[in-house]
Amino acid sequence: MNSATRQKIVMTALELFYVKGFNSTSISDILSRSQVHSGSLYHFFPGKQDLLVAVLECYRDGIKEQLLDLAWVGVDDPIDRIFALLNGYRTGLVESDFAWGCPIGNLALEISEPDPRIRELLDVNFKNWIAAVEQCLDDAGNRLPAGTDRHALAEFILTTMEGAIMQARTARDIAVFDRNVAVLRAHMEMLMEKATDRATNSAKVQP
Amino acid sequence: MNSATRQKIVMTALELFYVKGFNSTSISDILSRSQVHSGSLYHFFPGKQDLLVAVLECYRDGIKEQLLDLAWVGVDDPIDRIFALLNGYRTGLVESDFAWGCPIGNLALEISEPDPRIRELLDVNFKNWIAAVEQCLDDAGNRLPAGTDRHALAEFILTTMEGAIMQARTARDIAVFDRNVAVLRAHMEMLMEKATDRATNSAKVQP
DNA sequence: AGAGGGCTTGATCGATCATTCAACTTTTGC
DNA sequence: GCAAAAGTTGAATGATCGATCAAGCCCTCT
Repeated sequence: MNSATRQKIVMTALELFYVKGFNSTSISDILSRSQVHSGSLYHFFPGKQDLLVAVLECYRDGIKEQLLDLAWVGVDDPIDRIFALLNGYRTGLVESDFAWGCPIGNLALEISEPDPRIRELLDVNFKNWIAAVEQCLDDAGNRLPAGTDRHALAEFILTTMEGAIMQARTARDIAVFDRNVAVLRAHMEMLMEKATDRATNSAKVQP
Repeated sequence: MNSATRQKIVMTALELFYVKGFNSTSISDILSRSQVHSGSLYHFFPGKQDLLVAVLECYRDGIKEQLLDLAWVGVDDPIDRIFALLNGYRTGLVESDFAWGCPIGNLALEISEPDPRIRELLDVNFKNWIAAVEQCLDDAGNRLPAGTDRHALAEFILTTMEGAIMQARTARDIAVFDRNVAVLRAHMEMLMEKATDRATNSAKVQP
């Protein structure tokens, strides 16, 4: 079922969808790049949409090992982890000369009338990313104010990442990305400052 | 030069690119919808890319009257204007059942190897939007802390809008959009609180 | 050894794509 | 009022798209 050929097709499609987009990638692009013949591709996948499904499942299943673990080597502090994750996308932008952004974000905006499976897989990928960041925020414990909506904040961090990538790619200027992250950092620091203020105040009241 | 036919073609292309995307919109889509024949289209535009250029010029030239002025009727407060603008996109999402997002953002992520003219027009459209928000932030004067980087903050507001739209569309849930805007609003309020704190403190020092 | 199923080969299909063009009609300039 | 220019018509082009399929290969099981 999971032959080497199938893997090769999925990985090639993943690459091409990432760089060129789904609609701009033709089946023959995938065939020539992966050295596979059309019959083999259609033996494993009924159509192009099903290939996209497999690619999105690949992202879904690889988020921890291929994304989070790589970004978090040597980074233990939960807040640092969030910015390390963002920095991973920054590196991708710079090293690819703005060809790479966020594969899920690109597809999310490109697919206008998605197959339900595809929309749900895009959604699951986003939600897993958000859950990972939300875990960092939970791990930050009382460094954030008590009533903080950590789920909303995690969504907001994804928003910042996606929007910052979009603008940096369009402007072809990494400084745009950096300025966006700087504002997010300022936001996080204001929250943490607020948390310590509260703690200090309640400590004063106690004695 | 600017015949009614040309206008009709551009407006139809604008609509279809918005809803279906650039690559997924065929020339024959545009022809049938606009009741124009291919020869007329190619009389005005050398190719599909040039039609996209005309569409982006249309957005660029209409941002004030078609976007800002409409969102800002009866809204004078500069901070309120920012959220009124965001609310305009929210309305579009809801009324179209998530078909409409931000036309520039969609194209920015879809076009991977853009014609330089197109990349620059996408950039100009973003920069005009940012400039309008930055003007609001300038108008807010000392309600924001003295050292605030208002350009970076304006970019960040665009980032929030684009990211929030992307997530809300994917989740098909307007609550995602609202939560993102709520976090942005919290950020703005923390800034404004900071500004009044500073003012109070320096007043105290003054005697 | 032989049968059967998973997998590969590659020519081929019809549909659709962006684009072209020659003939035609309307508008403009003088 | 007439010639040139501007605009329109719509059939046709070649390229490329996603998808098909009959034929054959290769491995496994008996």
